[in-house]
Amino acid sequence: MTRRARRHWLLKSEPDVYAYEALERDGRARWDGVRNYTARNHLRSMSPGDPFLFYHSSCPVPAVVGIGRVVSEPYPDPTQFDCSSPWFDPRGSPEQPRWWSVDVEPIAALPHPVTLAAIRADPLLRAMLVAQPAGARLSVQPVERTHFTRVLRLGGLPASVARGARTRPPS
DNA sequence: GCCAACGTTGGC
DNA sequence: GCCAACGTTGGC
Repeated sequence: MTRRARRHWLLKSEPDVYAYEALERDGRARWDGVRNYTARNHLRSMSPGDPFLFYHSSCPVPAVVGIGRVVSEPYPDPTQFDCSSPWFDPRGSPEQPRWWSVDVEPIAALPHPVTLAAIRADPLLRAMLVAQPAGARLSVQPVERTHFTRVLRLGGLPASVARGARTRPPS
C-alpha cells in the first residue's frame, strides 16, 4: 500500500477562543467552524498524520506557538447541521455537506514561539502565505516542508518531533 | 480603534 | 457575468 507524502499545514486560532494550551489540555479536538471555501478545500485534502503549525492570531504577539497532527480523515462539519450552533448553515445537508472538519492532536509546544515578525524577518520564511497580504486572512494554509522544518528549528524543536508517532507522555 | 485586504452577497 | 456594497479578518 502506498501512502501519499505528508502535507504540512498551518492552522490559525485566536488564543482567546482556542489556544494551543487548550488543545494540549483536551488531547484531541475537532477543527470545525471553518466557513471559507479556500480553507475548506485545504481541510478536505488533509490526511491522518499530516503535521501542522498552530498559529495564534488576533492577539498581541501573533506567532506559531506549537505543532500538532491531523488524526482523522476529513468529515462533514457537524456544526453546519446544528441550528443552535453559531456555525449553523442551512445550505449544508448531510447528503451534500458544504463544510468539513478534521480531528487534530497536539504534538508539542514550541520552546520559543516563532512570531509573525520573525517569520517576516527570516529570508527563508518570508515567502510563507501567513506573511503575505494575500494569505494573511486564510485560516487553513498549506505550508512547504522546508518552511515547516525551518519554523521548528527557530522554535527550538528537533525536526524528528513531527515525524514520530506519539510523543506526548501518557497522562 | 483604525484600516487594508479580501471574501461574499445580491442587484442588474 | 459584472461589480458595488458590505462583512470579516487580523495586524498594528
